[in-house]
Amino acid sequence: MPKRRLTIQKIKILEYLKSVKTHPTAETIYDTVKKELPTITLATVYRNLNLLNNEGKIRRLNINNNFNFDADISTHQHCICKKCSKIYDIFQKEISKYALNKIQLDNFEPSSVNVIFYGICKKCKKA
Amino acid sequence: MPKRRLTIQKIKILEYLKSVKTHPTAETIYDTVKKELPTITLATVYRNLNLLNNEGKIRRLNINNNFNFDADISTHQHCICKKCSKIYDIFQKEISKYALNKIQLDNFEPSSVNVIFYGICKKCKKA
DNA sequence: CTTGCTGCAAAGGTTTTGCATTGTT
DNA sequence: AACAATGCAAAACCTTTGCAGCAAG
Repeated sequence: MPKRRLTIQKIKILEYLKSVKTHPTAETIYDTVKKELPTITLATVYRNLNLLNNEGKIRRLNINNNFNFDADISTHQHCICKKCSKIYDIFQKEISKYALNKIQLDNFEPSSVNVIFYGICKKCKKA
Repeated sequence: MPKRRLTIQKIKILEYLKSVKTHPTAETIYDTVKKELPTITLATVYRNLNLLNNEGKIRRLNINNNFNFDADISTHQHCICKKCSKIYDIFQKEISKYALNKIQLDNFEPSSVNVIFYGICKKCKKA
């Protein structure tokens, strides 16, 4: 593993990701960071997101057959609205904890768990 | 919603999917069904899988940034090996049940939950 | 000064779509 | 007969990669 360098591109990407509670795609991150760094490319955004993910500094979610990125790496769960596809965070450690404690298999050794709720959000329910 | 027709392609796809415990991709399903229906195309496979998924007859999983299909729509959870990427089923209703009971939000109404464990399988641990 | 990172362009892989034809109902 | 589904080809998408030049350490 080579020694990683800290570039302005990586800094701005992580800075943006930490500033939002949404779970933006690479494209959205690119569009935003581009305002400050007009020469940045989508490829660079992807490369940095993958590096950060491998280093465990961010999470790469796989929800709608494309990646969504999340700078919050604390234990939490996600809710996805079936109508608007928005992703909401919830913070109920017990749920993940329970799942990891309960599971008991001798052919698989779990290290983490992803819990994703599907349903309908308040906004869409009204409409 | 138009009235769906039962074609030999749809029948064979579902038949195959019900016969396996793996979670094949569209490509794998295509390769297999093609042996019985040599003229079938990947596009037809995708169209039928999406129809079946929308009708709730199969589940479309989103795991490695491509779709994996599962004809078992009963409540169960998945384990994914970080090394070999294989998907294993586990059947522990309590885990999903607990999660759905525990979650309490007024801005989101959950209807189902996906629980995915990441870890390492026995085979890969040995190696 | 070393070598990891960038921008650019091109490739790769998966899924969807338009259209004429076929086949279910 | 009506029209949903098929096969084919092309498009649409998303993500990765090769390479020469740039820049962080």
